[in-house]
Amino acid sequence: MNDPLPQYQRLKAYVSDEIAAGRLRPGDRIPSELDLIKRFGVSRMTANRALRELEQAGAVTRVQGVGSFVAARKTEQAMFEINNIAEAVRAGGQAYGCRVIHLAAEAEPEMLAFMGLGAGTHYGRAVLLHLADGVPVQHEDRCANLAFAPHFLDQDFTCVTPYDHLMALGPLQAAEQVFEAALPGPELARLLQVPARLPCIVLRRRTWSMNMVASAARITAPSNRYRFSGVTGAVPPFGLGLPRL
Amino acid sequence: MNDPLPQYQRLKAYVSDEIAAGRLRPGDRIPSELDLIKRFGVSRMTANRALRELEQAGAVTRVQGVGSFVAARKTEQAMFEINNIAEAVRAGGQAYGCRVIHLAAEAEPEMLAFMGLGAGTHYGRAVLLHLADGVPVQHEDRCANLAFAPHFLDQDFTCVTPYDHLMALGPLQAAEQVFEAALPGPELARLLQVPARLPCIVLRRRTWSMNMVASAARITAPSNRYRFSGVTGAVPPFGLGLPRL
DNA sequence: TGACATTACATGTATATACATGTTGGGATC
DNA sequence: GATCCCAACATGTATATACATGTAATGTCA
Repeated sequence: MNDPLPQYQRLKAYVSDEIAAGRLRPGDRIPSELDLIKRFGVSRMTANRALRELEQAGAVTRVQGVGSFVAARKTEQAMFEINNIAEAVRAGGQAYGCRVIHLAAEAEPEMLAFMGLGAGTHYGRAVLLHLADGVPVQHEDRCANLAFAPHFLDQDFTCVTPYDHLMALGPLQAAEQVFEAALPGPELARLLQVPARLPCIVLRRRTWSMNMVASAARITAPSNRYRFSGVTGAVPPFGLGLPRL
Repeated sequence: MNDPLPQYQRLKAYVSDEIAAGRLRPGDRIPSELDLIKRFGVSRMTANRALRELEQAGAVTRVQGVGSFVAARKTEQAMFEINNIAEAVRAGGQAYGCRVIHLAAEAEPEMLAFMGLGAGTHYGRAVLLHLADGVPVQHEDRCANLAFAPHFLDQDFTCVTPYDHLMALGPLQAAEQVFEAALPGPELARLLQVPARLPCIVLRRRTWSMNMVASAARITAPSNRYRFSGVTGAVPPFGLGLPRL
C-alpha cells in the first residue's frame, strides 16, 4: 500500500528526529556521511543528498573538511520575521521591559478554538505588556500548548520572552499570521496607555513545532508605536542581481 | 583566481536567467534533463540536481513522466501571499469589480520617496477601488515604475489588476511589506463606504523585479471586510484541518 | 471506430566510483 | 621542542549506470 520512504528521506528523518528530540543540540556534530553509510548501508551519494537537503532546509550546517553540525537557529528568520519583541526594542536603542498581566493554566475558549486542539490538552496562558523605555508598545495574549512547553508557566517573562522560551524547545515548522485593525477597547487602552479611539494593529499568530500547535498569540500594538514589517526575497542592490536560486 | 562555477550552478543559472529574462514564462516547459545533458555535456545526475534544486527553490515545477515547467506563481506565494485581490474575492464566491478613481503619469512625492528612486525615472499612478459584490473591500494607491512597466497607464484596470499586469512582466524578486492600522479619513471613508471611525488596515508594499523597484502600493482595507493572512512553512498534520479564522 | 498494447520520453531514486578541496592530528625530522 | 609532511577524514562535485514510476502519443487489432 504505502510505499516505503525513499532512503534519503529516511536519513533526513533520522537526523531531524534526533534534533527534534533534543538528543542533538545546536552546535553538536551530526553523523558524517560515512557514519550514515555504515549505519544504514546506503551509498555516499544518498547520504550526501540527505545531509545537503537538511543544510538547504536550514537545519544543519556543513563545513568542508570538518563535518556537519546542528544549525544554530536560522529557521525562524525565514518565516516572515517572527520578531522577538525584546530584540526589536533593543535594536532601536531603547530599554526593553515586560509586565506580566496574567498567568494561568487556563485559556479562553476563543483562543482554544483558534489553536485547533481538542479536549485533553493542557494550556498555559500568559498576558504580557511589552515596554520600550517604559512605554507600552505591544500587548500579548499568548496561549501555549503545555504538551509542547511543559514549563511555560514557570517562566519569568520579565527576563525571558515567550518567543525565547518556545524557540528553545524546538525548531519552528510553520507559522500562520493574520493582520487586522481594531480599536483597543477600554481595558486594552488603559493598559497600553493610549486613547480608546487610536487604531491598533492586531496580529493573530499560530506556530507549529514538533508536529503540533506550539502556541497561539494575539498581539495588539498601537500603530504609532510599533509596526510589523518584513522583507522577503533578496532586494537587488545588495544581492547583486537575481537571488541565485 | 575565481574558480569557475560548478556545473550544476551553471545549469541553474542558465534556466533561471531564461526565466528572469522573460524568455520562459510561467507554465512554459523548460529544458528536460536530457536537453541539458545534450546542451551542456553533463551527466544526468548533474542536470537532475540542477532542476531539483530549482524546484526546491520554488522556481520550477516538475511532474514525473511529463516534464519541468516554470512555476506558476509559487514565488509570490512564498512571499507572504502577495494576493491578487481579484482572485481572493472570487475564491470567496463573490463577484469582483474595480472602479478606477485616478490615473496619472505623476506620483505623490511621499510615494516617490517610498519607492526609493531618484529623479529621471517615470512613474504611473493608479488609484483603484476593489469591490466584492459591489461592496468596496480595498483601496489601492499604486505607483509603478514605468521603466519596468511602460504600458502601466494603458491598462484597463477594471479587467486586469495591477497585480496581473506587473506579474506578467517579470518574476517577483523581493517584497517589502509594512502593516499599520489607521482611520480612513473622510475621503477614504466615503470611497470605502465605511464610518470614518472604523479602523482600517494599511499595507504598504514595495516589490522588486528585474533588478529594480517595480512598484509601490498603499493598500487600505476596512478590517471587517478584508484580512491579510499568510502561512509559512508546512503545517504538520498534513496540511489540513486548521480552523479558519 | 474503439480498445488496448507498445513505445518514447521524463522524472525519481540508488549505486559505485572518481577526483578535488579542505581540516586535523600524528609522526618523522631537524 | 618546533616544524613540516603526510595520512585520515570530511565534504564538494561529477560521472556512468541501473531500475522504477509515471505520462502521452502511436500503432495495431478486433
